[in-house]
Amino acid sequence: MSRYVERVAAELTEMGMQRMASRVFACILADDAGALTAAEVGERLHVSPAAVSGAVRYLAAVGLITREREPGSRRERYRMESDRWYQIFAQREGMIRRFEQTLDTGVGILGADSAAGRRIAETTEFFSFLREENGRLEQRWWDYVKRRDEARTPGE
Amino acid sequence: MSRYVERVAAELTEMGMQRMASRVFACILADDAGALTAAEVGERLHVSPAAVSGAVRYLAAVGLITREREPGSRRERYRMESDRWYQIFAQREGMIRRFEQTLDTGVGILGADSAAGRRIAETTEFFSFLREENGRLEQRWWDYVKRRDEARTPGE
DNA sequence: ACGAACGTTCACAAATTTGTGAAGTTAAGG
DNA sequence: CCTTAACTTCACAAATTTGTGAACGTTCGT
Repeated sequence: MSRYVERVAAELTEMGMQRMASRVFACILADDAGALTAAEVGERLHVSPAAVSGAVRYLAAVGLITREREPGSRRERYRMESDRWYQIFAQREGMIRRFEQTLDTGVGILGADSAAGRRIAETTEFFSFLREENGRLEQRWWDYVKRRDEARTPGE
Repeated sequence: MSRYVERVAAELTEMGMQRMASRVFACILADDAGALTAAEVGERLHVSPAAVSGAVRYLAAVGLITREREPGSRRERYRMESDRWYQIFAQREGMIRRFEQTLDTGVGILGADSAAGRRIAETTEFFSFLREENGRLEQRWWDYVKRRDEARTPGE
């Protein structure tokens, strides 16, 4: 079970997520309530509160978990909601846009008529395509979710 | 110019590519011929042949560059072709599939009727969606390329 | 076959990243 | 207000990743 968490975490790490963030996330993902306090996470992973703090900051910034205060306590709960994956699209959008812009300056530097300039322009074109399709994809995801949810509550 | 290469490389690195691989790739990308020998790369980046070798192995494995022998010499040329970006789709497909499978074992471990099990099932669903759409995307890219190329050679 | 030009591999060193402990900050509860 | 619980921050240590130099194949030209 703890092994499962580590396996999932390892793969998230391979996909580019920071190691600790992956572990914390996997931990919450596999928790029944889908929400844990920093202490609970630390206990399950055998890591210091400091490590959890850092990971949680990252995960919250990326929008994969939300922080919520437990009223009447200074504890905080970190919650994942399974519908938050769409954040990935937003992430990607920004990443691609930045890359496109950086790439594009090269056309100016190398000259639009040089072979290198043309190659870079083509590359930019690909990423531009990717970015537009990314938006389309997000839309398709929402449609998918909508259809799915309608199918699940046929009576309402 | 060399600064441009480094900027592009830095961003590729942020996107998850190994640092040296990013630099080598950016270097070739910005080269007029779109192809360099190991020595040339080493010289431009001020790195040892060993470093180039490692980076090149990775890039070739991922399919972003091809190696070609210069006939009549023991030199090798590493070439990027600007139409190779589609390799990204294949990469992603494999990554997602692996993750899906790993995730899915969790449903068995936690029970399909548990809250955690359901959450994981939903997560798997998202990635499954992503994988299918990834395939569709690749198709769309080819269509896009085809239309573009037809538009460019109207007479033929 | 031999020598030289290239690329590769491997053990090790440098650099970077990551996690820890301790001190600091904030807010609840008396 | 003062205490204490919970999280955060920061300097530093541990661990990991990354790049180097040297020794090792390979292949071409003679």
